[in-house]
Amino acid sequence: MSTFTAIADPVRRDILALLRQGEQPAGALVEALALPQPNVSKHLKALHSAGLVSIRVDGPRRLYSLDPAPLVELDQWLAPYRDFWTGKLDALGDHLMRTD
Amino acid sequence: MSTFTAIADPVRRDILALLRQGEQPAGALVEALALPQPNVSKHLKALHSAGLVSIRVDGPRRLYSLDPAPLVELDQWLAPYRDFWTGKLDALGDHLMRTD
DNA sequence: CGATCATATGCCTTGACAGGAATATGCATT
DNA sequence: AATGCATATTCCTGTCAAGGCATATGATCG
Repeated sequence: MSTFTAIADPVRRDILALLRQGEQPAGALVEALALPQPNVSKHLKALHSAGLVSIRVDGPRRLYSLDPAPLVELDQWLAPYRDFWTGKLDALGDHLMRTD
Repeated sequence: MSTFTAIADPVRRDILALLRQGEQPAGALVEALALPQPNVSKHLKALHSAGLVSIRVDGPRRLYSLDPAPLVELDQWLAPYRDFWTGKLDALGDHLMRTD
């Protein structure tokens, strides 16, 4: 699953936000989200297949933690658009205005 | 349609990239994408409903341009995750290591 | 080994969305 | 007014993903 598709789901965005607090077992996420356990488990699987979370096995528990690498790629995807709201575009616009 | 859902589609991401070059009529996008015209029109409608593009009517043409506001929100959504790859997390990690 | 806890997987139904093809709308030009 | 161009809308169909529910797996403890 692609990063874009993974973060398109609000439940998965909630999970990522919870994981900003650090590594957490699946059960803690189930409780925090107040959703059925299989539901959360499937979303965690999707996030893992997108590379957004990593799993550490600790006895019967699976400890999930945030893996930011795909978000770095998202950040890079966003980069060329930043010119459109950081003022650089205004300078380009002025230039085009002058040459018109 | 939400920003996250809008950019989850690769065709729509291609459209946004094309619009970085500036305002363009729908026909130019159809040609550049080499996709059926109704297909492109529907994606443009989706992008517009997400607030990602704005439309300027010029006679029979519809001129589409990039509206970065939702991307700013995406940028802000991403902000709290940046700490996970900019070194601030390392400092936090060190702190937690010490207090453990 | 049996029971129990934590988590994952399978099946089913439903709803959303993309693509294709045909057609409708709206503006312009003669 | 009629034609033609640019674009949008509708209908249909297939696909994919999410939720609910039941059940399976795997580890631990007595």
